[in-house]
Amino acid sequence: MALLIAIEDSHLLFHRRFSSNLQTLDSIKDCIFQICKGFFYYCKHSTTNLMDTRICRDNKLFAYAFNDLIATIGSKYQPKVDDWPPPVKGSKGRNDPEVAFNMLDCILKRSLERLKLMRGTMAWAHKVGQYNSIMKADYSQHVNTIRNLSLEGKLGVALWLLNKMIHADGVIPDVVTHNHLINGFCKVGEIEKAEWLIRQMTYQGPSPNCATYNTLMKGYCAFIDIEKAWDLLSTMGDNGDNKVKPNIVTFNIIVHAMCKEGKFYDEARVLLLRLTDEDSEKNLVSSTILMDHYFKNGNTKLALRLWGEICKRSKELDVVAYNALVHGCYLSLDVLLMYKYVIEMLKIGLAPDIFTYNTLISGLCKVKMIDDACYLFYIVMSKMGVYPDVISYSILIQGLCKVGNVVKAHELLNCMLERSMIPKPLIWNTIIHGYGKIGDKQSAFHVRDQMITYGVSPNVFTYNALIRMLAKTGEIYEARMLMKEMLVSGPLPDTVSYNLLIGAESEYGHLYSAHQVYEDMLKRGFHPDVVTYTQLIKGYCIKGKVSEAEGIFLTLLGSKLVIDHVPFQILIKQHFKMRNFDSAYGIYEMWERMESQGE
DNA sequence: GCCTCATCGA
Repeated sequence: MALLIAIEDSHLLFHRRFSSNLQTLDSIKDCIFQICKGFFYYCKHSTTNLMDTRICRDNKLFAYAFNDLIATIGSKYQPKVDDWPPPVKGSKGRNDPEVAFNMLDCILKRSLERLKLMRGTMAWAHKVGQYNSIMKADYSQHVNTIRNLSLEGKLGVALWLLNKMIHADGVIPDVVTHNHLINGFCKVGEIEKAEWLIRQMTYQGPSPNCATYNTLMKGYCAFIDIEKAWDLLSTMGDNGDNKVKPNIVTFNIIVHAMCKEGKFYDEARVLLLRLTDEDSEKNLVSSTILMDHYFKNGNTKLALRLWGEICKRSKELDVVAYNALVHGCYLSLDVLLMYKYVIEMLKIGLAPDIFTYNTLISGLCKVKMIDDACYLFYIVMSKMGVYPDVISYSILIQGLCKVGNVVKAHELLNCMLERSMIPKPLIWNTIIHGYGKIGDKQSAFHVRDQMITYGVSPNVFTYNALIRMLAKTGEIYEARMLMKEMLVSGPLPDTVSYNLLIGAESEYGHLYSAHQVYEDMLKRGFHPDVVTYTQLIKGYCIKGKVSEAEGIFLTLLGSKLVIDHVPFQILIKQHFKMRNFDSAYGIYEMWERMESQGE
């Protein structure tokens, strides 16, 4: 326990120093070292079998990981490291140093990645500080600036700088810089600008390369259609002197787009399989696309078989492939299998990332294992140096609401807001709905007001959640007022809003009002559905007006709507209540006839 | 070097 706290402390210290921007490189290295050391001791001395591993082959990897660590951190710590005791022989994996080091490696890699990112950010901030003297900056600085601006989506400035370089300085940036800009435009859907830039490239250089066309192709798939991407495939580089040959990435883009659209042409499958056979090492991506496609279409068996093949032929698997696999297990709600593969990742030294954790947490929430989900969210993620993002919070909030713990969900929402994460209306609505379900009207409206304060506009789902709550508590006047508010200032109600209000009016015997709402609905061009009619039928039945109810029922039968068992059930019940057994049987027969027709 | 695969969802 003390060790765990020590790890946590050094970890926290690391992040505090990290975020203060005042730290020296050595102090960061020291922190990383302390965290790794702490983690190693934890794995080694832990009495529980953390990884459930039975592998304890030899100490080579141990030494390798060590050297790796030292090489990265610096020789300064060599003597300290030498003091560490050797791994226990014959420990049968209980405190497996290999596993410990794979995990340690994960943490280290991640920390170093962050360090790199921070350095980049600091360098960039430095550049901005000298913005006034940018005119004096040399070619490589300009080019770096264009790349950074493109990555940040500041495309206007990036394009300005590119044009300035070409026209004022008389130098033409290289193809990679151009590609960065094209990528920026394609990501936000400004395809014409990307096309224009490529035309300019073919005209004045540098010649577009395969990555240029691949980028444009992805833009076509995302914002236009696959056909356009196919066209590009056949005309790639036709304008220039040298025709550009498509590569594996090109095909992956197209195949992926087809999978996403739900189309999977035979030719694509054949193409992909052929590519996968030809160069197995490079085509982990292709296989991942294919496996993901199988999983998403419910073909779990085929997907798992493919995974087996991937494992056999790929020397190195990546996090994305595992994430697709874990998501596949998520789709079949197999939590145990999800855990199994995540542990496998750790064993081979792949650090689960935010995608992995979000998928895991989501799966746990879906099967209502909310405590496990919280444990991952609060304890494991921060220990592994992966921090929850908007999606992690959203998943857990929805999970908590699902099991009725709306108070904790609201607390979590407040945590998000403190961290300047403003979730989409969906999350606010989930909490409002949660409060509505337990009848906490005050809190529901409080959250509604809170969302407005944070600049998130309530949508039709927000209003529906509130109307549902008011209908349940019988506060029909307030529900009507909300409907009025929607009609006056938006968002416009939908069929569900009308159904909720009609249902409430019917439930409390306000048949006239219910009918008025129904008329209003028709007048404004909203389409009633089977629920609308069922609510009206129910209203008439409650009042004992069965013939009027049957009138509505006939209207329902005359419509082209697909009818479920509910209106039949209501009418049969009512007839029984009034001892009209023949009529009840008549309706029952009608229902049976309809059921058999449906088959 | 730049371009390919993965997460939540009323």
